[in-house]
Amino acid sequence: MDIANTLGISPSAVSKALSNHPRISSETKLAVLEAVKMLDYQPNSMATGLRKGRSGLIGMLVPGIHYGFFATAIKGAEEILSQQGYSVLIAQSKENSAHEKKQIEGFVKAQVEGIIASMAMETKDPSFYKALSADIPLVLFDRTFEDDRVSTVIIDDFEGAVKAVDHLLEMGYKRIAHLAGFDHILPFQRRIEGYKSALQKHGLPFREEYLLQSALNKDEGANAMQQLLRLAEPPDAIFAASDYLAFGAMKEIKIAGLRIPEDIGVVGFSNEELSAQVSPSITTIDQFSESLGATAAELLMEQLKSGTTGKEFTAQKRIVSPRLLVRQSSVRKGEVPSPL
Amino acid sequence: MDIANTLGISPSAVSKALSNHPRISSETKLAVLEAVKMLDYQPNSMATGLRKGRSGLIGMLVPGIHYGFFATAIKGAEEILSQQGYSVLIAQSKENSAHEKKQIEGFVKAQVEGIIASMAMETKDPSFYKALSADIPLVLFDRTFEDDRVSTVIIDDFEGAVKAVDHLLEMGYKRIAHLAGFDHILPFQRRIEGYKSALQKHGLPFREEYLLQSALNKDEGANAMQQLLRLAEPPDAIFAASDYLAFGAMKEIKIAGLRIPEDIGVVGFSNEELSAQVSPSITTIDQFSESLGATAAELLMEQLKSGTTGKEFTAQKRIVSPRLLVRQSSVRKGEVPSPL
DNA sequence: TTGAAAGCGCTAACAG
DNA sequence: CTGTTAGCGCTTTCAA
Repeated sequence: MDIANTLGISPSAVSKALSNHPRISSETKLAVLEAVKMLDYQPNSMATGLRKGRSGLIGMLVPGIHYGFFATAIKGAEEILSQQGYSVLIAQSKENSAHEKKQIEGFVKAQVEGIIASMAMETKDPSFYKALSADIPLVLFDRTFEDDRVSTVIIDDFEGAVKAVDHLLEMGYKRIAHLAGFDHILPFQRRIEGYKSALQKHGLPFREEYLLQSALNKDEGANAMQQLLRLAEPPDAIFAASDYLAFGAMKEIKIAGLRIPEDIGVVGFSNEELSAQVSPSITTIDQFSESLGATAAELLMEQLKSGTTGKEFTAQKRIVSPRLLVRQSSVRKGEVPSPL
Repeated sequence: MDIANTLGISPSAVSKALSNHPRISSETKLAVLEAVKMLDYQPNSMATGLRKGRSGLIGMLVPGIHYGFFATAIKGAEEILSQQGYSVLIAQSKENSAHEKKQIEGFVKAQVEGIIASMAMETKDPSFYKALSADIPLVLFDRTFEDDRVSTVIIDDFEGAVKAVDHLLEMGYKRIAHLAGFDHILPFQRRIEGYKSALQKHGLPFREEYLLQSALNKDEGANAMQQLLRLAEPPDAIFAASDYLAFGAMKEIKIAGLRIPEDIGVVGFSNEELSAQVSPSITTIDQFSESLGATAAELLMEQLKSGTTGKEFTAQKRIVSPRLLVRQSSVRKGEVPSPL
């Protein structure tokens, strides 16, 4: 230890001085602190880590960093984690199971103390994560699976769908169609359930022809909308499982010469940046992606502190309520949409 | 070492087996590899790192992960880095100099082998980075400063601006205004220079009243456009330093009852997701943010391999050419915009 | 070809 | 209150 040599004292004295150990004279402590400044000393975290059995690293795995949703979630998590003195390792699965596994192994090799992850779309078999969570504190967010041994943070997609449909009904729309995602992904399944449940609650029938599943992009939204407009009795409102679907549908509605929101109301999902910018702006469900990430980080911190990983561990489930953002695409007559 | 005990051989034998050392019998090697599988052994990277003086960690600092541009750059860098066997630490400066410094110190403490960074908007004094680059291989990207001791990766903003203006002139527009960013930020300064240079090249005068600096958002774009439309001789085309500015300007143009691209042509900058989606779609300059990140990572890898950090080191400068994406907002008459 | 020994920088236990 | 010692898990001489 450099400092020890410079001052002619023992390394352990230095160590104590730096860790504010009680058994040290304030004299030596001061001398050490000064030397630290002089030499611009940085403790070697690998040595400390090796000795203490702690790396100070948390791994965060997402399908892709460039997805707005995940980028924001990372932002939220990073803030909490770095605040708690952890460094954050980032990796992407690229929606690919094999790659996902490899990246997680990288985390393990780097000796991360905990992992926050969102599953790849491709990953149907979650047993890998189950096994992992027995070894390392793990929190899954957004893309999760059902298992009471794994901690998860998700938004309440059911509630989000209900809020969307309720809102459309309040605005006076009667025939609400749902442009859905594929129901083998849990969140989309829940949105479909919420949609049906809200209809039922209001005594409205569920019509098979008003539910269309597809990938979440603009073109699929346009296709689906075309189909709907061809129906004998087309819907007068659209609840889409994604803002991109909603946006594509809106294009098609305009092409058909119909007006939004006068003739057809539209509500999206996710609060993509896009939805506030286009005209008319799109009413949507905000998923609070940043606080979703932050919540996942907090949950992980709790698990780390309680030191429970193995057998005795009780998984935590956190469900964040989504929020309805009313914009122009769903408000007719003199109603005033809330700002932003 | 677990494996050594299990097999009743020495740790050094195991080490050699795992690192493919020549001085080892293939017999023992096989035995070791088998045991590795059996015990699901993971070498402790902190121990290895401590011994070898390498952490396998690269730090990447950006103003904010949620900015589309930086998220994509991270994606690009992460791919290269993880492919090379490095793990990537992420941190955000939040545009704040003090925070930026703290995060970098975190990297140093974590013993990163190299750093990729983009400066906080607030950071006017780059001496901190100069000092840092003497200690640790450093590559700055996008938000950089001029110094021949620091490696940088940027796009050629001047060229991007020239391409934009050239294109507008080719499309037959005559009076081109520039909605600029603030010129104390290098990229925006360069775009202004490129704008002026392109005008000059074509023998057109530079008009003071056609250059408006502002923050890069929709509202500022709208404001600026209002001002321009009030001129005795308003411009017939807009080159905006950001797609958001362009988008705001387009709103205002429509409000004024003018048509895009027939009456006024518009070109933006950055290829934000938005610009492909809105109607009319916005012609823009693509910054290749993903390959910008990847290039920064590659440059860093080169520096690490050449082992040059201290005195003898020659900084590298990489300049990526941007690309013009022609869309609807700038193409009148029968011209065909390229797809996407 | 293998093993013994030393040590990377740090901390925790114990002895002084 | 301070120093000595041992060892975290690994790699690298060097000697066997």
